[in-house]
Parts: sequence; C-alpha cells; structure tokens
Amino acid sequence: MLERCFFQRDPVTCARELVGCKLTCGMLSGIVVETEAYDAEGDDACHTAFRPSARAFVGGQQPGAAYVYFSYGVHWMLNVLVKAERAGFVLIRALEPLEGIDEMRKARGVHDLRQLCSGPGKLTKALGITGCHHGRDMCSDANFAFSRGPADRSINTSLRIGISRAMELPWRFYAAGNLHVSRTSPKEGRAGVEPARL
DNA sequence: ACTAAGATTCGC
DNA sequence: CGAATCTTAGTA
Repeated sequence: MLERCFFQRDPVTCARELVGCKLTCGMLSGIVVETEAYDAEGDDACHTAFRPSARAFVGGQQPGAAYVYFSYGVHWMLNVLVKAERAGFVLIRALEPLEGIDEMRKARGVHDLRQLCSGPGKLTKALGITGCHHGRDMCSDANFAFSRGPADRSINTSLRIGISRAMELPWRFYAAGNLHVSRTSPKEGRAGVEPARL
C-alpha cells in the first residue's frame, strides 16, 4: 500500500504519479489510468474555493484521506487528500479493470470492459465506492488503498474535464493510448511536457 | 425556507 | 441535447 509520504507532496505531482498505481476496494481493483489535480489554494475549480466543508476537510484530515462526494444527485466522486506545503486533491477519473471484473459488470450493468470504469462516476459504481468511504484513511485501510502498479508507461497531460473555472490549467494526467481513459482530451497535451505550476 | 449550481452519465 | 436527483451553501 502507498505510504503516507506518497501523499505528502503537491497535488500535481501526486496526480501524475498516481497514474499507473493500483486502486483496491475490497475484492475489486483496477489500474489508475486517469487523474486530475486540484490545488487547495489559488485554484478556483477546487472545492476549497467555494465549499467551507472542503476547507475543513483539508485542515482536519491527514494526507491519504479519501474525499468522496455526491455529484449531480447521481454519482459519487473519489478524491484523495494530499498535503505538503501545498494541499489539494487528486480526482480519480478512470481505471483499467483488474480484479473482480464480473462483479464490476454486475454493479455497472454493462459487459464491455471499456465501459466499466472509464469515468469518475463509473468507477465508483463499479467498485461500490460511496459516501461511507468519505474520510477513510487510504494509508492504513487494508480494504481501501492504493499500491504500486506494474510498470510506468508514458503519461500525457491535458486540460481538466467538465469544469467551468480555472479551465486553463493543464492538470489532467492519463496513460497514453490506454483504452480505459474517460475520453479524448479537450485539447491534447503534448507528451513529456511539464505541466504549468502555480 | 427557497434557490442555484455542480470535478457526470445515459438515453432519446 | 436534456433529464435525473441530491447535497452544499448563500440569501431572505
């Protein structure tokens, strides 16, 4: 399982390095193939910019804590709190299904592997992640944690998806060429280029 | 109390 | 392209 110090770095670094790691939830798991970084300061798209409860979460929880919220009255979104000199969240946007694929198919009601976890709302449904996971410490929970992935492949960068503020920040990271990414980039980032920092 | 907006997904 | 459906937060 990834130790606490993994999450004691800035959100952009954590988001990029979580791509390729494995997410395990009970008997189910998948490889993280897409993430986004949200910075608790100076990022108008981060929940901390307009939600006092998010600021309280950042202040009161340890790095590695799961930040799970309900979106559009329909879908759960999984984030991980990261904290160093800068704090923020990493949104988990897509997985490549690994273990428990039949369970995921049952939970999602679709058979196609590419449809199981190719979106932030899809993967929580597939793995059974809900509000009861909110606040759980992913550095000490044997049933809900990240671990090192197989090998690192090349990672691409793009603008974040589905937000209406701070749209210029290239803080989305995804495994190049992976079939389980949520969708093609709004504006394709160049592989190997360092993303902008604050 | 009432209203608005939202890091999405699916179906028409 | 629009509905689904609910939580948080701002305003009265």
